Amino acid sequence: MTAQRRSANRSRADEILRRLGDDGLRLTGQRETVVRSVAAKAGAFNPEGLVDELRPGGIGRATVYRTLELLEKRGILSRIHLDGCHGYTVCDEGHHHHLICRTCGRVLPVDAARIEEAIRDLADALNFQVDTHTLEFSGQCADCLAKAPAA
Amino acid sequence: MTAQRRSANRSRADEILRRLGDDGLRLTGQRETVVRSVAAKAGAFNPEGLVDELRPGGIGRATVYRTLELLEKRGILSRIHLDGCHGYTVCDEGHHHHLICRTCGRVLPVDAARIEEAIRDLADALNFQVDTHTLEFSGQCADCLAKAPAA
DNA sequence: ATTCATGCAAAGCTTTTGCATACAC
DNA sequence: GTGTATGCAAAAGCTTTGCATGAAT
Repeated sequence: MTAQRRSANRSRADEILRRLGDDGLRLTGQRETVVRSVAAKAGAFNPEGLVDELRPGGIGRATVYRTLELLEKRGILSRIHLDGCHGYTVCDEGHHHHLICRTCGRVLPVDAARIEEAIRDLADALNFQVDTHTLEFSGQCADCLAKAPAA
Repeated sequence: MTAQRRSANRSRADEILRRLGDDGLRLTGQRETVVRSVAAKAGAFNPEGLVDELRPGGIGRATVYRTLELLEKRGILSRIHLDGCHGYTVCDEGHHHHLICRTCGRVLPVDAARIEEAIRDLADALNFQVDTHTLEFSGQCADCLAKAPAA
């Protein structure tokens, strides 16, 4: 990870923490640890993996799950379908969609303005009030394709 | 459901069953029931719901799960992320997406040719090989909007 | 007759919940 | 000091598995 990237994660974590504080939540050490760990993740992760990662730090399973739930409710995390089990991914700087690589697990954010537009038109035509939508792609990223072209 | 649609489901089920037979699997009554039920589904469904649906018919939980697994391995079903829990959806030529009404639960299929096209272009531009994608909408259908405009 | 498929029940996982304790405010 | 957050452990869901029985070939 580059220094630039690391500092972006730090400020992202800080902003999330600030937002939780604004909502009247207590800024505990555990919450800060969970938020920093999540903010540093490049791609998708699953809750149980995070539990394992944070258990040595003395953070309990319930706290991890409860914090993830808090973050999801605020739109900071989004719950995704991940190779047979649930996962989360960070959802920042605006709405976007995810390309999930089934080989390396990397999640690439996609700005799909054209798709959004098509979705709006479609909903208008059908007289359906769309509150939320999810769009996920699963496949292989360029790196994994290069490494295992036969797969 | 229209007569045309119903017959399309029947032939889809028949084709799936034929394919299972070709693979040397036994065509049991239970498998046929599961396949017909799945083929008739307009949208996504979760395994436990299917278990409930088929339990009165005397089909056990394990059989339902095992059959879904068989179908997924053959690419007939795809496992998706569904509102906090896992689900399946039929993956056939007539690929489409779903508008899910949060009030009445109705699932409207959507032919999203324009969206598909945008997705292909996007994946090409990113050099990402998209194997599958899911697109789901949640909101309210015209009927429910009319009934409860305040909601 | 053989072999595969089924149902039941138990086991394995993941996720949520209840409750006493500890900490942020 | 008050009330929220935590950790533990138990409970609740969902999914898979082992095994004896039953059915398809």
